[in-house]
Amino acid sequence: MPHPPNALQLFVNRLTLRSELGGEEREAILTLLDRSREAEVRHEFVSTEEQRRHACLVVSGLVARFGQTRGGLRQIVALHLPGDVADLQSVVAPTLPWTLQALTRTTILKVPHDALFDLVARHPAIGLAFWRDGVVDSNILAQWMINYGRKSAVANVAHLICEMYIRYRAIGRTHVRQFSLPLTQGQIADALGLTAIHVNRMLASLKAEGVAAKNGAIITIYDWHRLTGIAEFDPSYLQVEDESIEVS
Amino acid sequence: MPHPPNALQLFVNRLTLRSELGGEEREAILTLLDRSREAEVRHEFVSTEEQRRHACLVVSGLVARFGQTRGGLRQIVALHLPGDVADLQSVVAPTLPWTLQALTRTTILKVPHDALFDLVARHPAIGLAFWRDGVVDSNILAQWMINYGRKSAVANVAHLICEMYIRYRAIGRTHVRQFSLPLTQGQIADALGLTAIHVNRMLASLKAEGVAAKNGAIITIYDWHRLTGIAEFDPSYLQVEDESIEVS
DNA sequence: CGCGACTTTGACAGATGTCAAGGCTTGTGG
DNA sequence: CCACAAGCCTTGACATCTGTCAAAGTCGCG
Repeated sequence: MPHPPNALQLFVNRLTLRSELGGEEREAILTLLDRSREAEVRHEFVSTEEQRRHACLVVSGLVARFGQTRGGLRQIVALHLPGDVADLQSVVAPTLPWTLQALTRTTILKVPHDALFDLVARHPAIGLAFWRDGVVDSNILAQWMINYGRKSAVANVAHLICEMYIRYRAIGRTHVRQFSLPLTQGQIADALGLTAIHVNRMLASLKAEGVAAKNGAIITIYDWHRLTGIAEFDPSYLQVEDESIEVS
Repeated sequence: MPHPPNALQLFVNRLTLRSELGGEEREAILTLLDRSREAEVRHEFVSTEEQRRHACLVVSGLVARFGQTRGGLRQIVALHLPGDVADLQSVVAPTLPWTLQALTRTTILKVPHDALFDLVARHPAIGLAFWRDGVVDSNILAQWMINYGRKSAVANVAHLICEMYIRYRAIGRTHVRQFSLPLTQGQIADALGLTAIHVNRMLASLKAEGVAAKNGAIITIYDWHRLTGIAEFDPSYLQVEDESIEVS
């Protein structure tokens, strides 16, 4: 799938979902391309505690931010779609205890911190947009915590499907009642703090109920209303305009 | 307890834990006082979806950020100590689906968004410091998620004690092996996604093991080493210099 | 002194994890 | 085009952690 001539357009799109940027500012972001380098990545491509010099813009594919316990148990703390900068925080906090891992064939654009610093210094509105962007990620995290702490496993699986559907829709990557979510059941388990086996059981139950199903990477939503009901899903935390979220 | 003449000094202290600020910038933050108003708050003092015009700096006491499910189950997604601005994000995202609640007698300073905007526009370094501050909060959230998803209930209780000990120590509010944590067992449960009853059992077991105990608001740590072991606690995510974290 | 909120304890239930085994898909190389 | 291997999915039996319900004890504030 050919991506747009300037991968940074994806990033501009994400920012302008929530922030107003003038034409001059958008241009400035696009010129980052000259100082960036595209790369195809597999598996873990940024490891713990490593001092960062670039931020990683996801161009295509899917990236997960992992934390882990001493025992080596892994937990996904964020999922990043095309257009997200998976470690924008690294600009202000260059050592972070998380790793970044590609979950499918993934292309990223490495944008040097220097360049981002210059940009923010010259355009304060961009600095605010970056900050706001981080707040959205932080909201997602908080919402996940509520789910973990206070909802059942089915609700969590359903909620992840809802969230991902809305996020993919915001970047125009959904079909009528379908979208592609290239996560294995094991990876879903790592995101939800469950076991792969239990995720399997919950997916099976959603399918048996005729609510939604996952076939390979393809998620099909049969009944959005019941799905959001099970998930207790309220999209406001994503801060995306929800013009007619109804699926069909 | 009389607090310092200028409550904003607490905020400057928090920021300078992680960001370098020049004297001029520190001064500028302190002058926010002229445009702010102090208030004593009880219970829920900022509610969901309410459009914010000020940010709330905690001067004394303890503030929790709550999320809730449709069913009304509550979940604490952040705890804010004196010196924290409990909703600094509201500056860039004025409607958020969380509420703020005072957990003890608490004094806050209401700082108008306008004033903060002016400040950031005039001092880009302060904007970066705010952003960085948000990243730390977000790290705490991510760490909590790892705990929820992948650790046992005892580990979670122990981890909360460790984290709060370090955070209180960073603002100089700890004694040798003791500090004050004015949370009820029910509130701890809301923070950890457990039940009050189970929190009680876990605290009892930590006490029986001679690791740590909670008596009223006072937490006493008998064995920091074993406590961090149980919690699998690694303070790096808090981004506080850990000069000799050993307790005694 | 007395009430209300918080803590403590016990018995029991249910959700989720663990272990084990077998089937399916997909990609690779002959 | 086929066969194989590796990873992924599916299923079942069982264990365990945490939640639920109920009741009594304790603490602190008015």
